[in-house]
Amino acid sequence: MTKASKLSRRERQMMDIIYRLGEASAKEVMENLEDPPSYSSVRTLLRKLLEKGHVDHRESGLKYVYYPLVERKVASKSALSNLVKTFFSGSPLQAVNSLLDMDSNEISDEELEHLQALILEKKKANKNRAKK
Amino acid sequence: MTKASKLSRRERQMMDIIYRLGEASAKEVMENLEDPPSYSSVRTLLRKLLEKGHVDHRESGLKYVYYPLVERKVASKSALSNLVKTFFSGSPLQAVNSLLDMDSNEISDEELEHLQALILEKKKANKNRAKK
DNA sequence: TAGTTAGTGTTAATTTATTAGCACTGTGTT
DNA sequence: AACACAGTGCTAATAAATTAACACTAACTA
Repeated sequence: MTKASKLSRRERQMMDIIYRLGEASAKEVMENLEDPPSYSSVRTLLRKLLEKGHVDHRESGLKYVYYPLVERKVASKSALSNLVKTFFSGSPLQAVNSLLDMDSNEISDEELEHLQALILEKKKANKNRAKK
Repeated sequence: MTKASKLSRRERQMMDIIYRLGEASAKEVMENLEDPPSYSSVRTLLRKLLEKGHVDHRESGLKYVYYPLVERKVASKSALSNLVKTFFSGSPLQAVNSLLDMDSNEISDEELEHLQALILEKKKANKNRAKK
């Protein structure tokens, strides 16, 4: 069971915001929440996330700034892996297909070439595996 | 605000299972839950998902089988889009990079070639956009 | 036919999540 | 110094989620 899967609805929303921003103060979290509750409530939940070990905080001037304890890269892999299992029968490639198809997705030539390079690497890796 | 984002923890877990399996009976949902509660509890939650309009059910012999009302394809796009926003600064390409890097990811040559074709299409689309 | 199995509907208790109130502290400003 | 401002800690009330109990039904089986 992944750490993220234990989060409640609000906690999840708040963690998403913190991941999106990298780090965030109570105020920033509140401003980014949909149907935000009171400032006081936001702080209470942040404290809970702190206690549960999902975030840590540091002082920044007079206020606290919260940041995730599981780094973005690790959390994103875990989230992706879960999504692939749930919606793409465990096939990352199907997920890639879907991503490339996304509406908002105007990928530049440069990016596409970078992607092609990546695929060539993968192919090379496959050949090496075949040899041994 | 997306429909999925309103789900509680258990509801989310159960929806994930139903999406993964395509459709599922109360028993199947229960068997796939981590730390499953009683059968009775699972049924109560399924009824709630029904009332909220997340799933519908049909009779299959003597029992009910539940299936999602938002189809997998649509739900997956929405989940992907959200994940891209949260963890990849809104760049689907970064997400693709991460997917191709996934450990468990032994993509066959065939699949890689399919992907290359897809990229060529995208490039062509870019050229057309440049022309006009 | 009587008992067992595998479902169902409804309802209620308990636990957890969510919200917010209140009193306090340090800083800057007039 | 007196005030406002922006934050804090702690605590309590409320709402929602989670769990499970109980009584019932249809089908199968000994």
